[in-house]
Amino acid sequence: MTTPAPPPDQTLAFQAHDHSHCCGDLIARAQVIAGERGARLTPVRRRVLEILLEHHRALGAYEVLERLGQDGFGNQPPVAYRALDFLVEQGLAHRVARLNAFIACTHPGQDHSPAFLICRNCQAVAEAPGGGIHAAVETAASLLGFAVERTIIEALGLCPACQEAVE
Amino acid sequence: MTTPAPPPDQTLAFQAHDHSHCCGDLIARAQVIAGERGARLTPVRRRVLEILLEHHRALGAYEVLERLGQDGFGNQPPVAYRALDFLVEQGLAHRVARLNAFIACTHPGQDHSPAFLICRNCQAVAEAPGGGIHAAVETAASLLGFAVERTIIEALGLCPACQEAVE
DNA sequence: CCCTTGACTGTTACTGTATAACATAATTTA
DNA sequence: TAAATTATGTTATACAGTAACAGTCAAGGG
Ligand SMILES: [Zn+2]
Ligand SMILES: [Zn+2]
Ligand SMILES: [Zn+2]
Ligand SMILES: [Zn+2]
Repeated sequence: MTTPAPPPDQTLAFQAHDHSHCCGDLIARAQVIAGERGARLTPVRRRVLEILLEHHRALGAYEVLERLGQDGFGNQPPVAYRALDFLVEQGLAHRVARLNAFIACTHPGQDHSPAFLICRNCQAVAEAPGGGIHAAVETAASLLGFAVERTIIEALGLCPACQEAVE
Repeated sequence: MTTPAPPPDQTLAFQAHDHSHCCGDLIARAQVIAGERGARLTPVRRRVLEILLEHHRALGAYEVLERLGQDGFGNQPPVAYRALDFLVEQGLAHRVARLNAFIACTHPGQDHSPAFLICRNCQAVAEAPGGGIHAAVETAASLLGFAVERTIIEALGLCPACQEAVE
């Protein structure tokens, strides 16, 4: 039997897909991206990325930390925060401000500032392209004379699957 | 280059203005709005709103709490959080996710979900109308089949005054 | 090959943010 | 006034994030 055609990568978090393939692929790409940037994807860092990749949802630093401890890594907060900070700096993960939590990036290597779509029912988080939104923020800000350097865009609501499940 | 001057109330946080008048006005309107909604603006709640109104910047719950204690109110976290939650529910204050902090609303009573413009130099926070931005978020989300219920838009950068002060 | 250097990991200890749970007091409603 | 509701005060604890320092590991130069 053949696996279904891979969905457009933008709907990844909201669709059934071959997730082990999706993870494996992203880990491999992370390895390459880190190499290109002269950064080292060490065992802890790699494991943290794997943990984040297990679900398409955001995990708190302490959730990650607990898993690390179980795997024999250090189990004190700085261990998790340092690895998470590294992944965010390298563009391999994102921080979701609303949740005080972290999520693996699904489009690494494409320097971007996405909009996060957070499902309030199943907690899945997807990245939507932020281009048009940034332009709108620019417009609104320039009317007040404000110079935007970075924007945070997070939408709460229901993902496609949960719109049917919840009414 | 200069942008045309926007209506005064939108630049409130970023311009010199008669702030005691601005506070007094907002407190009075809060009283009315709460009344209309059948909510009680009790002494603690009112005091918290006054504290938030003192500056056009976001305050952490514990900053608010310290002030409350000095004024003879309870000085344990739930006292502050409950009052802050009330103000947010009633649309009299907003939570700024990026800062884990709260700010008095400058346009209460006009059910809205603004974009926050956060100055990284002077910490002032202004509310910009979110209309066009929400439309852009809607568009991006609907492409993924996501139903948006609420959006968080926060821009970091420099306010007009600080653009001159900082280079 | 050994030594120096810098980067990474581990640990302690601490600050800051937020909530659960329960007791008490005030207000509304019956 | 009594009961129900809403609000406040307090204790205790969970969750989020950082500073500082000690040990470890992986180059790179002699
Ligand atoms: Zn997947
Ligand atoms: Zn991404
Ligand atoms: Zn003012
Ligand atoms: Zn507002």
